[in-house]
Amino acid sequence: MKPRKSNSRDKILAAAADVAREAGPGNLSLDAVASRAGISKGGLLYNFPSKAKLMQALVEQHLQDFASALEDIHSADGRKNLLSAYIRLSVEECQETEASASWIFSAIAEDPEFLTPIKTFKRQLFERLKAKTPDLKALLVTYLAIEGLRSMTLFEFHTLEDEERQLLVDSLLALAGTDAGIAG
Amino acid sequence: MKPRKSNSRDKILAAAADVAREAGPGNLSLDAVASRAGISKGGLLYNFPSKAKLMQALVEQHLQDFASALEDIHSADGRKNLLSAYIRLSVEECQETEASASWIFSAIAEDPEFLTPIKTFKRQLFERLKAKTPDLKALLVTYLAIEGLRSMTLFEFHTLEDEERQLLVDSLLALAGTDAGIAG
DNA sequence: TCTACTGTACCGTCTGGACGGTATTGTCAA
DNA sequence: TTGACAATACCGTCCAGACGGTACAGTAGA
Repeated sequence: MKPRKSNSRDKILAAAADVAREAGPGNLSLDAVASRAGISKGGLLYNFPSKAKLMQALVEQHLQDFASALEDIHSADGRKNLLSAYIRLSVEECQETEASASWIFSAIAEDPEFLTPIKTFKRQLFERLKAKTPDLKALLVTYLAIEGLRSMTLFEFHTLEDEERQLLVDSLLALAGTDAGIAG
Repeated sequence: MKPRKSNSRDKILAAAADVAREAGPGNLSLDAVASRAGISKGGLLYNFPSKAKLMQALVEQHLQDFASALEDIHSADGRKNLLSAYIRLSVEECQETEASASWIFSAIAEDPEFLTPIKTFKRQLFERLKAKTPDLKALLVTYLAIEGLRSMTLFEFHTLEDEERQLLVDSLLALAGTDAGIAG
């Protein structure tokens, strides 16, 4: 049927992320993506009929990858503590230097509406976390702190030293791992 | 002498922020800014000789405003607890709906280097906080959580309910206001 | 041969910014 | 006082380049 069906698709998606990172989020042009993916512009537009579709696919793939990675970790964990799994996955993701999802900035520049799937995904995940986490205070603080870590990674604010970062993660996991609330 | 010295400058800066918010971060064109500011494109380029200079001024003004607001709050507070002042200012800033510094996305799309002044500002502020906060764990968690709150505001992820938000802020201020660490 | 896909040539639009012009105000010698 | 000149602040026009997207011809596998 389709000999290398979505092989091109994946190549293009990866190329788009690469271009966004290397050329800057504002310079994500279809020409650049096509050349980076090793195909022609015509071929690119055959797979993604418009730039908007490409961005959309970028967002959706990212969300799917994250969701399945979360399920993996959570299952490998005995489905015991979702918050803990979420924290560990997020921290891990933030440490992969080559990830740097700066293509998000391209998507926002193109049209902020591209964030909508991310918003609903986050909201659903947060609801799930609320249902599974006894201590709401601890959930709020840790969830926001993880969001902060993600933000600092995205913007490349390298404010924390390695030890500080480790101390932070330990604190968050401690907050997530017990029923203990915040002292005071 | 100079009847309305650089009144235009401020008008232009405000117009740029407005355009970025209303037309989307990727549609911040000089024409749009000029028309929004009520001057011509020639006049705009007289005040800011290039788009890059305009972006730079936007970043610098934002930083100056934040720094002076922080000093005000901290002083009004008896210069007692810098972290607490920082938290309250940040939360307040995140609640101003019209602020929505989405011009930052325009700056990033233009050139990620525009973030450099923000990076050094944040780093210096964090160093100051470290020097003044006895409990490093509490500092790390609260600082990151505030960063997360800022991020969610910027991206307009309205994940938290009002009560949850209030509970979060209370928890953070409690962590910042005492020498208590994290339970466990 | 047909179909799924690729490559190329091209078009219309938008944008930054260079440039020349102009009105107003300030400066200063005579 | 006045007239020559200069600086400031701004306007309107024009243009080269980049970009998204289309049209269409080509090609290789089934």
